[in-house]
Amino acid sequence: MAKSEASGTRRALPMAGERARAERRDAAENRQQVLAAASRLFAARGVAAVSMDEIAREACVGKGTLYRRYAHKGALCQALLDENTRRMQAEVLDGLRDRNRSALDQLSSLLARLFAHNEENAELLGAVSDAAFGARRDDFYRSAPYQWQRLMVSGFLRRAVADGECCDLDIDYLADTLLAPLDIDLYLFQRRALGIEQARIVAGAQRLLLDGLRSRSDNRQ
Amino acid sequence: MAKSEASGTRRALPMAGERARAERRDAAENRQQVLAAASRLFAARGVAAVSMDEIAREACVGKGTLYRRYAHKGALCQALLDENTRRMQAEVLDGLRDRNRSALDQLSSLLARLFAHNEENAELLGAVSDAAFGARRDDFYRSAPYQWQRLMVSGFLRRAVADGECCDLDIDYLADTLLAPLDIDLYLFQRRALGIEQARIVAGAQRLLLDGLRSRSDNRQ
DNA sequence: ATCACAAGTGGACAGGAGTCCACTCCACCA
DNA sequence: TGGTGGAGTGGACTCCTGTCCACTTGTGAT
Repeated sequence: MAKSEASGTRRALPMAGERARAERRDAAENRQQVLAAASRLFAARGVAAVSMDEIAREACVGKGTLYRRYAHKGALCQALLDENTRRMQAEVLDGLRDRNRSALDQLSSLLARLFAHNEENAELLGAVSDAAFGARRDDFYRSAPYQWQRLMVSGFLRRAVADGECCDLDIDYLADTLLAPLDIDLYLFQRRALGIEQARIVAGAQRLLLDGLRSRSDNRQ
Repeated sequence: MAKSEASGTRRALPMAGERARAERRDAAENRQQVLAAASRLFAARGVAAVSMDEIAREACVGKGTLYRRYAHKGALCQALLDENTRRMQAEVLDGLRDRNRSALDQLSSLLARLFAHNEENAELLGAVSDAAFGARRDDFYRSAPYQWQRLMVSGFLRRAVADGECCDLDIDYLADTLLAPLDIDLYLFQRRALGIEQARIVAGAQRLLLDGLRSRSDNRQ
Protein backbone atom coordinates (compact mmCIF):
# COMPACT_ATOMS: atom_id res chain seq x y z
CA MET A 1 0.00 0.00 0.00
CA ALA A 2 2.86 2.39 0.73
CA LYS A 3 4.63 3.40 -2.43
CA SER A 4 8.35 2.79 -2.55
CA GLU A 5 9.13 6.46 -3.09
CA ALA A 6 7.70 7.15 0.33
CA SER A 7 8.82 4.14 2.33
CA GLY A 8 12.35 4.02 3.63
CA THR A 9 13.86 6.97 1.81
CA ARG A 10 13.42 10.53 2.97
CA ARG A 11 14.41 12.21 -0.28
CA ALA A 12 11.65 13.98 -2.12
CA LEU A 13 13.43 14.17 -5.47
CA PRO A 14 15.89 11.31 -5.96
CA MET A 15 16.70 12.59 -9.46
CA ALA A 16 20.28 13.33 -10.44
CA GLY A 17 21.52 16.87 -9.93
CA GLU A 18 19.11 17.61 -7.11
CA ARG A 19 19.32 20.83 -5.17
CA ALA A 20 16.22 19.79 -3.24
CA ARG A 21 16.19 19.77 0.52
CA ALA A 22 15.39 16.58 2.34
CA GLU A 23 11.70 16.01 2.84
CA ARG A 24 10.82 16.92 6.38
CA ARG A 25 10.17 14.09 8.78
CA ASP A 26 6.67 15.27 9.66
CA ALA A 27 5.88 15.72 6.02
CA ALA A 28 7.02 12.21 5.21
CA GLU A 29 4.92 10.84 8.04
CA ASN A 30 1.89 12.72 6.83
CA ARG A 31 2.41 11.47 3.32
CA GLN A 32 2.28 7.92 4.68
CA GLN A 33 -0.78 8.74 6.76
CA VAL A 34 -2.55 10.09 3.73
CA LEU A 35 -1.82 7.15 1.48
CA ALA A 36 -2.71 4.68 4.20
CA ALA A 37 -5.93 6.50 5.02
CA ALA A 38 -6.96 6.74 1.39
CA SER A 39 -6.21 3.12 0.75
CA ARG A 40 -8.17 2.12 3.86
CA LEU A 41 -11.22 4.23 2.99
CA PHE A 42 -11.19 3.25 -0.68
CA ALA A 43 -11.05 -0.43 0.23
CA ALA A 44 -13.92 -0.04 2.65
CA ARG A 45 -16.33 2.04 0.63
CA GLY A 46 -15.07 2.36 -2.93
CA VAL A 47 -13.10 5.20 -4.46
CA ALA A 48 -16.08 7.19 -5.68
CA ALA A 49 -17.79 7.32 -2.29
CA VAL A 50 -14.85 8.84 -0.43
CA SER A 51 -14.29 12.60 -0.37
CA MET A 52 -10.99 14.41 -0.04
CA ASP A 53 -12.28 15.92 3.22
CA GLU A 54 -12.75 12.48 4.65
CA ILE A 55 -9.32 11.36 3.62
CA ALA A 56 -7.79 14.40 5.27
CA ARG A 57 -9.77 13.77 8.44
CA GLU A 58 -8.93 10.06 8.52
CA ALA A 59 -5.26 10.92 8.01
CA CYS A 60 -5.42 13.55 10.78
CA VAL A 61 -4.22 16.18 8.39
CA GLY A 62 -5.66 19.43 7.10
CA LYS A 63 -7.09 19.76 3.66
CA GLY A 64 -4.35 22.17 2.69
CA THR A 65 -1.73 19.56 3.46
CA LEU A 66 -3.55 16.97 1.43
CA TYR A 67 -3.87 19.26 -1.57
CA ARG A 68 -0.26 20.44 -1.30
CA ARG A 69 0.83 16.89 -1.98
CA TYR A 70 -1.85 15.78 -4.38
CA ALA A 71 -3.38 18.45 -6.53
CA HIS A 72 -6.62 16.47 -6.79
CA LYS A 73 -8.16 13.09 -6.17
CA GLY A 74 -6.85 11.78 -9.47
CA ALA A 75 -3.26 12.54 -8.49
CA LEU A 76 -3.77 10.75 -5.21
CA CYS A 77 -5.10 7.74 -7.06
CA GLN A 78 -2.10 7.80 -9.39
CA ALA A 79 0.13 7.67 -6.32
CA LEU A 80 -1.80 4.68 -4.99
CA LEU A 81 -1.40 2.97 -8.35
CA ASP A 82 2.31 3.60 -8.36
CA GLU A 83 3.40 0.26 -7.02
CA ASN A 84 1.25 -1.72 -9.44
CA THR A 85 2.41 0.44 -12.30
CA ARG A 86 6.04 -0.18 -11.48
CA ARG A 87 5.48 -3.91 -11.27
CA MET A 88 3.76 -3.93 -14.64
CA GLN A 89 6.55 -1.92 -16.19
CA ALA A 90 9.18 -4.24 -14.75
CA GLU A 91 7.38 -7.24 -16.20
CA VAL A 92 7.19 -5.68 -19.63
CA LEU A 93 10.85 -4.75 -19.51
CA ASP A 94 11.67 -8.30 -18.48
CA GLY A 95 9.88 -9.70 -21.50
CA LEU A 96 12.03 -7.46 -23.63
CA ARG A 97 15.13 -9.59 -23.03
CA ASP A 98 13.97 -12.25 -25.46
CA ARG A 99 15.71 -11.00 -28.57
CA ASN A 100 14.22 -13.70 -30.78
CA ARG A 101 10.79 -12.11 -30.90
CA SER A 102 9.93 -9.59 -33.56
CA ALA A 103 9.02 -6.03 -32.65
CA LEU A 104 5.38 -6.52 -33.58
CA ASP A 105 5.21 -9.67 -31.48
CA GLN A 106 6.50 -7.76 -28.54
CA LEU A 107 4.08 -4.94 -29.18
CA SER A 108 1.33 -7.52 -29.17
CA SER A 109 2.44 -8.77 -25.75
CA LEU A 110 2.63 -5.23 -24.46
CA LEU A 111 -0.97 -4.66 -25.42
CA ALA A 112 -2.03 -7.81 -23.61
CA ARG A 113 -0.15 -6.76 -20.50
CA LEU A 114 -1.70 -3.30 -20.60
CA PHE A 115 -5.21 -4.70 -20.88
CA ALA A 116 -4.47 -6.89 -17.88
CA HIS A 117 -3.31 -3.79 -16.02
CA ASN A 118 -6.61 -2.14 -16.89
CA GLU A 119 -8.51 -5.10 -15.56
CA GLU A 120 -6.57 -5.28 -12.31
CA ASN A 121 -6.70 -1.58 -11.55
CA ALA A 122 -10.00 -0.62 -13.07
CA GLU A 123 -11.37 1.32 -10.12
CA LEU A 124 -8.36 3.52 -9.50
CA LEU A 125 -7.80 4.06 -13.21
CA GLY A 126 -11.42 5.10 -13.47
CA ALA A 127 -10.91 7.63 -10.71
CA VAL A 128 -7.82 8.99 -12.44
CA SER A 129 -9.81 9.40 -15.61
CA ASP A 130 -12.66 11.07 -13.72
CA ALA A 131 -10.32 13.74 -12.43
CA ALA A 132 -9.08 14.63 -15.92
CA PHE A 133 -11.51 17.25 -17.16
CA GLY A 134 -11.56 20.88 -18.11
CA ALA A 135 -8.12 22.39 -17.72
CA ARG A 136 -6.82 18.98 -16.71
CA ARG A 137 -8.16 17.40 -19.88
CA ASP A 138 -4.80 16.07 -20.99
CA ASP A 139 -3.17 15.50 -17.64
CA PHE A 140 -3.59 11.81 -18.28
CA TYR A 141 -1.81 11.92 -21.61
CA ARG A 142 1.01 13.92 -20.05
CA SER A 143 1.37 11.66 -17.02
CA ALA A 144 4.50 9.59 -16.58
CA PRO A 145 2.74 6.21 -16.76
CA TYR A 146 1.06 7.07 -20.03
CA GLN A 147 4.20 8.56 -21.52
CA TRP A 148 6.01 5.37 -20.62
CA GLN A 149 3.45 3.35 -22.55
CA ARG A 150 3.76 5.72 -25.46
CA LEU A 151 7.51 5.41 -25.43
CA MET A 152 7.36 1.64 -25.49
CA VAL A 153 4.90 1.61 -28.37
CA SER A 154 6.86 4.03 -30.50
CA GLY A 155 10.04 2.11 -29.79
CA PHE A 156 8.46 -1.08 -31.09
CA LEU A 157 7.09 0.72 -34.12
CA ARG A 158 10.46 2.19 -34.98
CA ARG A 159 12.07 -1.21 -34.73
CA ALA A 160 9.32 -2.83 -36.77
CA VAL A 161 9.92 -0.37 -39.58
CA ALA A 162 13.69 -0.79 -39.37
CA ASP A 163 13.32 -4.58 -39.53
CA GLY A 164 11.02 -4.35 -42.53
CA GLU A 165 8.03 -5.73 -40.66
CA CYS A 166 6.08 -2.63 -41.66
CA CYS A 167 6.41 -0.18 -44.46
CA ASP A 168 6.85 3.31 -43.14
CA LEU A 169 4.41 4.49 -40.51
CA ASP A 170 3.29 7.76 -38.97
CA ILE A 171 4.73 6.74 -35.63
CA ASP A 172 3.94 9.97 -33.79
CA TYR A 173 0.30 9.62 -34.63
CA LEU A 174 0.07 5.87 -34.18
CA ALA A 175 1.71 5.72 -30.77
CA ASP A 176 -1.32 7.27 -29.11
CA THR A 177 -3.86 5.75 -31.45
CA LEU A 178 -2.78 2.18 -30.74
CA LEU A 179 -3.33 2.92 -27.06
CA ALA A 180 -6.80 4.36 -27.62
CA PRO A 181 -8.67 1.06 -27.21
CA LEU A 182 -7.17 0.86 -23.70
CA ASP A 183 -9.14 3.93 -22.62
CA ILE A 184 -10.49 2.90 -19.25
CA ASP A 185 -13.98 4.24 -19.86
CA LEU A 186 -14.27 2.34 -23.12
CA TYR A 187 -12.76 -0.73 -21.51
CA LEU A 188 -15.22 -0.68 -18.63
CA PHE A 189 -18.10 -0.17 -21.03
CA GLN A 190 -17.07 -3.18 -23.09
CA ARG A 191 -16.38 -5.35 -20.06
CA ARG A 192 -19.35 -4.42 -17.90
CA ALA A 193 -22.07 -3.03 -20.13
CA LEU A 194 -21.46 -5.24 -23.16
CA GLY A 195 -20.19 -8.18 -21.13
CA ILE A 196 -17.22 -8.89 -23.38
CA GLU A 197 -14.55 -10.97 -21.66
CA GLN A 198 -11.01 -9.71 -21.34
CA ALA A 199 -9.52 -12.38 -23.60
CA ARG A 200 -11.89 -11.46 -26.40
CA ILE A 201 -10.98 -7.80 -26.07
CA VAL A 202 -7.27 -8.54 -26.16
CA ALA A 203 -7.59 -10.84 -29.16
CA GLY A 204 -9.73 -8.36 -31.04
CA ALA A 205 -7.38 -5.48 -30.42
CA GLN A 206 -4.29 -7.47 -31.30
CA ARG A 207 -5.78 -8.67 -34.54
CA LEU A 208 -7.10 -5.28 -35.63
CA LEU A 209 -4.06 -3.25 -34.73
CA LEU A 210 -1.32 -5.67 -35.67
CA ASP A 211 -2.91 -6.49 -39.03
CA GLY A 212 -3.32 -2.78 -39.55
CA LEU A 213 0.38 -2.24 -39.08
CA ARG A 214 1.90 -5.17 -40.89
CA SER A 215 3.37 -4.59 -44.32
CA ARG A 216 1.31 -5.78 -47.24
CA SER A 217 2.25 -5.93 -50.87
CA ASP A 218 -1.06 -4.61 -52.15
CA ASN A 219 -0.86 -1.54 -49.92
CA ARG A 220 -2.69 1.21 -51.77
CA GLN A 221 -1.79 4.92 -51.81
CA MET B 1 -28.86 27.44 -31.79
CA ALA B 2 -32.38 26.23 -31.03
CA LYS B 3 -32.72 22.52 -31.47
CA SER B 4 -35.44 21.38 -33.79
CA GLU B 5 -37.10 19.27 -31.12
CA ALA B 6 -37.92 22.48 -29.32
CA SER B 7 -38.66 24.81 -32.18
CA GLY B 8 -42.04 24.61 -33.84
CA THR B 9 -43.36 21.47 -32.25
CA ARG B 10 -44.78 21.40 -28.78
CA ARG B 11 -44.66 17.63 -28.31
CA ALA B 12 -42.24 16.38 -25.70
CA LEU B 13 -42.17 12.78 -26.91
CA PRO B 14 -42.91 12.46 -30.60
CA MET B 15 -42.41 8.70 -30.43
CA ALA B 16 -45.12 6.34 -31.59
CA GLY B 17 -47.61 5.14 -29.01
CA GLU B 18 -47.22 8.20 -26.82
CA ARG B 19 -49.43 8.77 -23.84
CA ALA B 20 -47.46 11.93 -23.09
CA ARG B 21 -49.21 15.22 -22.61
CA ALA B 22 -48.29 18.18 -24.72
CA GLU B 23 -45.35 20.15 -23.36
CA ARG B 24 -46.70 23.18 -21.58
CA ARG B 25 -46.30 26.50 -23.32
CA ASP B 26 -44.39 28.09 -20.45
CA ALA B 27 -42.12 25.10 -20.27
CA ALA B 28 -41.38 25.27 -23.98
CA GLU B 29 -40.58 28.94 -23.68
CA ASN B 30 -38.25 28.31 -20.81
CA ARG B 31 -36.52 25.55 -22.73
CA GLN B 32 -35.79 28.05 -25.47
CA GLN B 33 -34.65 30.62 -22.95
CA VAL B 34 -32.26 28.15 -21.43
CA LEU B 35 -30.74 27.04 -24.70
CA ALA B 36 -30.43 30.61 -25.92
CA ALA B 37 -28.87 31.76 -22.66
CA ALA B 38 -26.40 28.90 -22.59
CA SER B 39 -25.44 29.42 -26.19
CA ARG B 40 -24.96 33.14 -25.54
CA LEU B 41 -22.83 32.68 -22.43
CA PHE B 42 -20.78 29.86 -23.92
CA ALA B 43 -20.02 31.94 -26.97
CA ALA B 44 -18.98 34.88 -24.84
CA ARG B 45 -16.81 33.19 -22.24
CA GLY B 46 -16.26 29.57 -23.19
CA VAL B 47 -18.14 26.53 -21.97
CA ALA B 48 -15.87 25.77 -19.05
CA ALA B 49 -16.13 29.23 -17.51
CA VAL B 50 -19.93 29.25 -17.32
CA SER B 51 -21.74 27.70 -14.36
CA MET B 52 -25.21 26.19 -14.32
CA ASP B 53 -26.24 28.91 -11.85
CA GLU B 54 -25.33 31.58 -14.30
CA ILE B 55 -27.20 29.92 -17.11
CA ALA B 56 -30.30 29.70 -14.94
CA ARG B 57 -29.98 33.33 -13.97
CA GLU B 58 -29.37 34.47 -17.54
CA ALA B 59 -32.39 32.47 -18.67
CA CYS B 60 -34.52 33.94 -15.83
CA VAL B 61 -35.30 30.49 -14.58
CA GLY B 62 -34.72 28.68 -11.31
CA LYS B 63 -32.01 26.10 -10.93
CA GLY B 64 -34.62 23.44 -10.33
CA THR B 65 -36.16 24.14 -13.70
CA LEU B 66 -32.82 23.97 -15.43
CA TYR B 67 -31.96 20.66 -13.85
CA ARG B 68 -35.41 19.23 -14.51
CA ARG B 69 -34.71 19.55 -18.22
CA TYR B 70 -31.00 18.79 -18.29
CA ALA B 71 -29.70 16.50 -15.63
CA HIS B 72 -26.27 18.09 -15.82
CA LYS B 73 -24.13 20.41 -17.86
CA GLY B 74 -23.14 17.61 -20.21
CA ALA B 75 -26.76 16.93 -21.10
CA LEU B 76 -27.28 20.59 -21.81
CA CYS B 77 -24.27 20.58 -24.11
CA GLN B 78 -25.62 17.51 -25.89
CA ALA B 79 -28.81 19.44 -26.53
CA LEU B 80 -26.86 22.36 -27.94
CA LEU B 81 -24.99 19.96 -30.20
CA ASP B 82 -28.20 18.45 -31.42
CA GLU B 83 -28.58 20.48 -34.56
CA ASN B 84 -25.01 19.90 -35.69
CA THR B 85 -25.32 16.23 -34.91
CA ARG B 86 -28.43 15.89 -37.02
CA ARG B 87 -26.81 17.68 -39.92
CA MET B 88 -23.80 15.41 -39.75
CA GLN B 89 -26.02 12.34 -39.63
CA ALA B 90 -28.02 13.55 -42.60
CA GLU B 91 -24.85 14.07 -44.60
CA VAL B 92 -23.61 10.60 -43.81
CA LEU B 93 -26.95 9.08 -44.72
CA ASP B 94 -26.88 11.02 -47.96
CA GLY B 95 -23.50 9.60 -48.90
CA LEU B 96 -24.99 6.18 -48.39
CA ARG B 97 -27.05 6.43 -51.57
CA ASP B 98 -24.05 5.75 -53.75
CA ARG B 99 -24.41 2.01 -54.11
CA ASN B 100 -21.21 1.65 -56.12
CA ARG B 101 -18.94 2.13 -53.14
CA SER B 102 -17.84 -0.83 -51.07
CA ALA B 103 -18.77 -1.06 -47.40
CA LEU B 104 -15.21 -0.42 -46.28
CA ASP B 105 -14.99 2.63 -48.50
CA GLN B 106 -18.09 4.00 -46.93
CA LEU B 107 -16.80 3.20 -43.47
CA SER B 108 -13.71 5.13 -44.36
CA SER B 109 -15.78 8.17 -45.34
CA LEU B 110 -17.78 7.86 -42.15
CA LEU B 111 -14.60 8.06 -40.11
CA ALA B 112 -13.51 11.17 -41.97
CA ARG B 113 -16.89 12.81 -41.39
CA LEU B 114 -16.77 11.94 -37.69
CA PHE B 115 -13.33 13.43 -37.27
CA ALA B 116 -14.57 16.58 -38.95
CA HIS B 117 -17.48 16.61 -36.50
CA ASN B 118 -14.97 16.38 -33.66
CA GLU B 119 -13.05 19.30 -35.06
CA GLU B 120 -16.10 21.48 -35.54
CA ASN B 121 -17.64 20.78 -32.15
CA ALA B 122 -14.57 20.26 -30.03
CA GLU B 123 -15.52 22.52 -27.16
CA LEU B 124 -19.01 21.19 -26.61
CA LEU B 125 -17.89 17.61 -27.10
CA GLY B 126 -15.22 18.23 -24.52
CA ALA B 127 -17.81 19.48 -22.07
CA VAL B 128 -19.95 16.42 -22.69
CA SER B 129 -16.99 14.23 -21.97
CA ASP B 130 -16.15 16.22 -18.83
CA ALA B 131 -19.57 15.51 -17.43
CA ALA B 132 -19.23 11.76 -17.91
CA PHE B 133 -17.57 10.55 -14.73
CA GLY B 134 -18.34 8.36 -11.76
CA ALA B 135 -21.84 6.95 -12.04
CA ARG B 136 -22.19 8.67 -15.41
CA ARG B 137 -19.07 6.97 -16.69
CA ASP B 138 -20.79 5.36 -19.65
CA ASP B 139 -23.51 7.90 -20.30
CA PHE B 140 -21.58 8.86 -23.38
CA TYR B 141 -21.49 5.35 -24.75
CA ARG B 142 -25.20 4.96 -24.10
CA SER B 143 -26.14 8.29 -25.65
CA ALA B 144 -28.16 8.37 -28.85
CA PRO B 145 -25.48 10.11 -30.94
CA TYR B 146 -22.86 7.54 -30.00
CA GLN B 147 -25.21 4.63 -30.49
CA TRP B 148 -26.01 5.97 -33.92
CA GLN B 149 -22.32 5.97 -34.81
CA ARG B 150 -22.00 2.47 -33.46
CA LEU B 151 -24.94 1.32 -35.51
CA MET B 152 -23.48 2.74 -38.69
CA VAL B 153 -20.13 1.13 -38.09
CA SER B 154 -21.51 -2.29 -37.32
CA GLY B 155 -23.77 -2.06 -40.36
CA PHE B 156 -20.77 -1.42 -42.60
CA LEU B 157 -18.84 -4.23 -40.97
CA ARG B 158 -21.67 -6.67 -41.46
CA ARG B 159 -21.91 -5.70 -45.11
CA ALA B 160 -18.16 -5.92 -45.57
CA VAL B 161 -18.16 -9.47 -44.28
CA ALA B 162 -21.16 -10.42 -46.40
CA ASP B 163 -19.48 -9.02 -49.50
CA GLY B 164 -16.27 -10.88 -48.76
CA GLU B 165 -14.26 -7.71 -48.18
CA CYS B 166 -13.28 -9.05 -44.78
CA CYS B 167 -13.05 -12.49 -43.34
CA ASP B 168 -15.24 -12.84 -40.31
CA LEU B 169 -14.93 -10.20 -37.66
CA ASP B 170 -15.89 -9.75 -34.03
CA ILE B 171 -18.28 -6.98 -34.95
CA ASP B 172 -19.63 -6.35 -31.47
CA TYR B 173 -16.17 -5.69 -30.19
CA LEU B 174 -14.91 -3.81 -33.21
CA ALA B 175 -17.81 -1.38 -33.48
CA ASP B 176 -16.68 0.50 -30.38
CA THR B 177 -13.00 -0.06 -30.92
CA LEU B 178 -12.98 1.54 -34.36
CA LEU B 179 -14.55 4.59 -32.78
CA ALA B 180 -11.96 4.76 -29.98
CA PRO B 181 -9.52 7.02 -31.87
CA LEU B 182 -12.32 9.58 -32.09
CA ASP B 183 -12.30 10.03 -28.31
CA ILE B 184 -12.45 13.79 -27.93
CA ASP B 185 -9.81 13.96 -25.22
CA LEU B 186 -7.37 11.99 -27.32
CA TYR B 187 -8.29 13.99 -30.38
CA LEU B 188 -7.69 17.29 -28.64
CA PHE B 189 -4.40 16.04 -27.27
CA GLN B 190 -3.22 15.05 -30.72
CA ARG B 191 -4.47 18.24 -32.34
CA ARG B 192 -3.41 20.77 -29.73
CA ALA B 193 -0.62 19.28 -27.66
CA LEU B 194 1.08 17.28 -30.41
CA GLY B 195 0.10 19.70 -33.16
CA ILE B 196 -0.98 17.02 -35.61
CA GLU B 197 -3.26 18.36 -38.34
CA GLN B 198 -6.70 16.95 -38.89
CA ALA B 199 -5.91 15.50 -42.31
CA ARG B 200 -2.97 13.56 -40.92
CA ILE B 201 -5.13 12.14 -38.16
CA VAL B 202 -7.82 11.08 -40.58
CA ALA B 203 -5.35 9.49 -42.96
CA GLY B 204 -3.58 7.66 -40.16
CA ALA B 205 -6.76 6.30 -38.69
CA GLN B 206 -8.16 5.23 -42.03
CA ARG B 207 -5.00 3.42 -42.96
CA LEU B 208 -4.56 1.66 -39.63
CA LEU B 209 -8.16 0.62 -39.18
CA LEU B 210 -9.07 -0.22 -42.74
CA ASP B 211 -5.92 -2.24 -43.32
CA GLY B 212 -6.60 -3.95 -40.02
CA LEU B 213 -10.02 -5.02 -41.23
CA ARG B 214 -9.37 -5.99 -44.82
CA SER B 215 -9.14 -9.65 -45.71
CA ARG B 216 -5.66 -10.94 -46.33
CA SER B 217 -4.60 -14.31 -47.67
CA ASP B 218 -1.78 -14.75 -45.16
CA ASN B 219 -4.12 -14.03 -42.25
CA ARG B 220 -2.81 -16.00 -39.30
CA GLN B 221 -5.06 -17.50 -36.60
C1' DA C 1 -66.63 27.62 -17.06
C1' DT C 2 -64.59 25.08 -13.50
C1' DC C 3 -61.93 21.59 -11.49
C1' DA C 4 -58.30 18.31 -10.23
C1' DC C 5 -54.05 17.14 -10.86
C1' DA C 6 -49.85 16.44 -13.20
C1' DA C 7 -46.30 19.18 -14.92
C1' DG C 8 -43.55 22.81 -14.10
C1' DT C 9 -41.06 26.20 -11.07
C1' DG C 10 -37.45 28.26 -8.24
C1' DG C 11 -34.90 28.98 -4.33
C1' DA C 12 -33.05 27.05 -0.02
C1' DC C 13 -29.98 23.70 1.09
C1' DA C 14 -26.43 19.93 1.46
C1' DG C 15 -22.12 18.63 0.41
C1' DG C 16 -17.79 18.40 -2.13
C1' DA C 17 -13.70 20.44 -4.58
C1' DG C 18 -10.18 23.32 -4.37
C1' DT C 19 -7.93 27.97 -2.72
C1' DC C 20 -5.83 30.90 0.46
C1' DC C 21 -3.01 32.43 3.89
C1' DA C 22 -1.51 33.26 8.60
C1' DC C 23 0.95 30.39 11.25
C1' DT C 24 4.33 26.46 12.68
C1' DC C 25 8.37 23.86 12.65
C1' DC C 26 12.50 21.73 11.16
C1' DA C 27 16.88 20.98 8.24
C1' DC C 28 20.71 23.16 7.31
C1' DC C 29 24.37 26.43 7.98
C1' DA C 30 27.61 29.28 10.37
C1' DT D 1 23.94 25.41 19.15
C1' DG D 2 20.94 28.93 17.62
C1' DG D 3 18.79 31.41 13.88
C1' DT D 4 16.50 31.47 9.84
C1' DG D 5 14.12 30.79 5.56
C1' DG D 6 11.39 28.17 3.25
C1' DA D 7 8.72 23.89 3.40
C1' DG D 8 4.81 22.30 5.59
C1' DT D 9 0.18 22.84 7.99
C1' DG D 10 -4.83 23.22 8.60
C1' DG D 11 -9.12 25.13 8.61
C1' DA D 12 -12.14 28.82 7.07
C1' DC D 13 -13.86 30.21 2.84
C1' DT D 14 -15.56 30.46 -1.96
C1' DC D 15 -17.70 28.51 -5.60
C1' DC D 16 -20.11 25.00 -7.77
C1' DT D 17 -23.09 21.03 -8.56
C1' DG D 18 -27.11 18.74 -7.86
C1' DT D 19 -31.26 17.67 -4.72
C1' DC D 20 -35.48 18.61 -2.56
C1' DC D 21 -39.85 20.18 -1.93
C1' DA D 22 -43.54 23.52 -1.14
C1' DC D 23 -45.78 26.19 -4.24
C1' DT D 24 -47.85 27.68 -8.92
C1' DT D 25 -49.86 27.12 -13.39
C1' DG D 26 -51.63 25.17 -17.54
C1' DT D 27 -54.33 21.41 -19.54
C1' DG D 28 -57.76 18.18 -20.64
C1' DA D 29 -61.92 16.29 -18.75
C1' DT D 30 -66.49 17.21 -17.53
